Amino acid sequence: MTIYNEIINLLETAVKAAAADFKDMTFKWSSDKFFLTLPGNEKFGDYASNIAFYGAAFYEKTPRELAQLIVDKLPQDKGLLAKVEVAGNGFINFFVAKERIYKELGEILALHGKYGQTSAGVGKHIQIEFVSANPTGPLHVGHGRGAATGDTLARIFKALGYDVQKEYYVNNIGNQMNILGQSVQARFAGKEIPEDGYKGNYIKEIARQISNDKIQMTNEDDFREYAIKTILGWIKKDLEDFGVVFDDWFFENTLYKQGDLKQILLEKLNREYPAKAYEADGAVFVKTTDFGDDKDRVIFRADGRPTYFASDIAYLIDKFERKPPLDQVINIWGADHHGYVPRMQAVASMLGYKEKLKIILYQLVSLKRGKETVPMSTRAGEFVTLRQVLDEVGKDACRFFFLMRSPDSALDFDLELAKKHSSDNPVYYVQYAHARISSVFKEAAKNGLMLDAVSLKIETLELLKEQEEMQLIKKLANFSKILADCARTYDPHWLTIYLQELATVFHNFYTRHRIVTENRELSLARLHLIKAVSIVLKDGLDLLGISAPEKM
RNA sequence: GCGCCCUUAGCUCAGUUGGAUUAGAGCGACUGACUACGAAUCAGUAGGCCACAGGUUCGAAUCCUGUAGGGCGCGCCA
Repeated sequence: MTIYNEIINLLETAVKAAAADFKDMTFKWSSDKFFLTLPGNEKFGDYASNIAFYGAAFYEKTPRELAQLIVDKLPQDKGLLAKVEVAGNGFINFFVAKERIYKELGEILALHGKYGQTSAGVGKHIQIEFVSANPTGPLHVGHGRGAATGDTLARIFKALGYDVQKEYYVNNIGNQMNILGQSVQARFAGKEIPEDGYKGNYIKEIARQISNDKIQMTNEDDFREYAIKTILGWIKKDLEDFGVVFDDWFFENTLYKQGDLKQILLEKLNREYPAKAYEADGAVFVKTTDFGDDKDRVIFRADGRPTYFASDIAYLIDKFERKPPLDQVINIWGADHHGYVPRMQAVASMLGYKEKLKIILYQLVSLKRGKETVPMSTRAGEFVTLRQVLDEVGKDACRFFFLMRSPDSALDFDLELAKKHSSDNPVYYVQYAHARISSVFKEAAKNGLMLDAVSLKIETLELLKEQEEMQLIKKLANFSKILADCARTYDPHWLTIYLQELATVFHNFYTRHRIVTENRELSLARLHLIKAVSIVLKDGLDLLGISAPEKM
């Protein structure tokens, strides 16, 4: 178990014991109040809790008094805590015992690539649907942010024991697809592309392919299907080169193969909550206003054709009827789709899936070259593709930049900075720490210093007494809390920040203390320490989908 | 007009479930540090009425209300 969880367990025991001393037990400590913060200031200990602030008013105590009562009930665990203090207005500060810190280092080395993983999600099934761009053109940079976010969240959830399935939803029918087919057909025939058609160069490319390969086209449908297939191929390739591989590709048209979708939806929407779908003016509406939407939404037009929303509802139902049942369905959308959130949630609510559907929005990406903004306009057809950025800055920098910021904040992606192979560039900063460690091991090997099970003794690790060494181990020990934070907030950027901080603590240690020295035992201890650093760096970078080079 | 997101140092941003006399990084500016493991590094200095005004709280950059500014979205389009 992690140091963090061990302390939480002690704390919960103590709080319950303290509460039992009061006659009135009506105050309930909610479980989300049991968390520890990592104080920036050393004098506040390694972990701190503000739990005493919550019950204080109820028990008519000051937070300080209550904190003391809780601390008095803390089970003694000398191997875990060296000191516990009540401080400030009522904080409880925990100072972790050195022995426990060495033990943690031993665990990192023993668990290797499995360190930081937990069983928090064992037995739970999560599905993440992301990117899902229409196959009407190549992916652009914005899709890249969604791809990086979804893929990394999937990797993190997997590390926490969840069963994760990544899915891409393909809109392969409907008006836009017809327009795509018509656009390609027009190009092929050397005619003008229709007014509302797709005019990008890639349309020409597809038309050229058709004539070069002498593919037989009998009607518009053939052009459409060929275009979709070709573009999907590009998308798949772009994603692969970006490190993203989907488990499943779900095609919209399959929703219409199970029968009359109108009848199916009417039946399902009206089964448990009667009259959630109704007909008016010849069209079919869903009563999303019952669940917070601004207006009811049409799912079948007066002429009988389904809207996009009809497919989306059918798709949502499909997901929730799968076996084994999904515990959570995550959708990752660009913020430009946020207007769609209320109606989706309304439908989830009326079908009883409200708690299980999580929609994550990420803000838009603007590309820069230094100070210059790179113009992007979908309307004018001049958008920068993911492929272009990938070719220019590489996968590692690209993913890192997308994952550096919280999805909530708009992202300025500076191509010039991402391309720089220098310290300005945070990707290289983290990777450099990893490469540097590899190179120290080469140096150590020259001096006959090798790490093995024999050299990994607790007495050896106990030689690590310097402040920078202790800081480094403590930083490493927070890895799994960081992963849990990413999962709880559905936000991978905590990990990106953490890796930069870990690299900083390592570089600082490195410049202050020599690793390979005459002192053989100390050298071995420090080699174990930096081995642990490289393990966590590698694991963290893996989760971000970024390489951890041995040299660069 | 309505809704969602945002506004923190010259620039790009952290500050997650409210917390602890000094609100943190990086870049840029200025000072220093390699005759032993990679200076793609490290240490330090300067730089901020946390957009503005109220409110809730023992405590607010964080929550609520309003104002200003920016982005996005509001179709029987996708």
